[in-house]
Amino acid sequence: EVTYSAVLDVYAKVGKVGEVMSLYERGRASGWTPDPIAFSVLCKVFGEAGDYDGIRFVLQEMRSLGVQPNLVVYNTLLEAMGKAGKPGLARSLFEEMIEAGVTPNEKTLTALVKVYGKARWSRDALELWERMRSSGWPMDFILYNTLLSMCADLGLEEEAEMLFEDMKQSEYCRPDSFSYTAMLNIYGSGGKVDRAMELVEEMSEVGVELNVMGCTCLIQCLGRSKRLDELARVFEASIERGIRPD
RNA sequence: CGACGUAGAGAGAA
Repeated sequence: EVTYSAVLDVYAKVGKVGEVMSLYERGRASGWTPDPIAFSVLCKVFGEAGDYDGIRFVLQEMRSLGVQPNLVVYNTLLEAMGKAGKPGLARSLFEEMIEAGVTPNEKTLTALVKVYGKARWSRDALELWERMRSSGWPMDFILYNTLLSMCADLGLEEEAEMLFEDMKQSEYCRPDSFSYTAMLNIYGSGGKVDRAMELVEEMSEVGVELNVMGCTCLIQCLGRSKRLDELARVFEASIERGIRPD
């Protein structure tokens, strides 16, 4: 029982989708009842392959075997829905999870935000953010960064600023280079050069390193505004600091 | 004894 799930995971890590399925079928045929770990592994494999039919198979199997998904199974299911681009199904699965009395963790919420972001469902993502706060669900820097990055993709500047401020005030996390890159991206595509430059200043004050990605956003922002002199200075300074252009 | 989460830019082609 333990061994089946463990071996399934080994196949999964090597990316052998066919092997995973045939081992699963063989186990089933010999009377093995899969545990939640086995299902989470199946979800991971189908999710990575973007195989939506596979996901439906997993849901079907769990239902017919009467296996209740646990937190990790829900997390892997939600991630798989993201890769398959099924935000509506992800949303109803999430509601089902809450009804079942399973409390989401940071990974659950990150997965769901990512699904919404990919589908450009920013309204759902931001409502979820409100709900996390009022329900006292756990939030960490990765979750905030995922929200920020969605705002950057969709050009939601005001929302991003609220999230960013909230993140600074949180006792559980502080903005890191991912967070600043998302903000630089937002100001970059919105042409807010001065806000972007202020952020760079702030980064050195709080000791967050500007990396290649943040630097790229900044350079693009300066280029867009035709501030080529500053652009050149930023570029030179970045090289000095050890950033390798890619 | 085994399972899960975050970022930039990108010629040509579509």
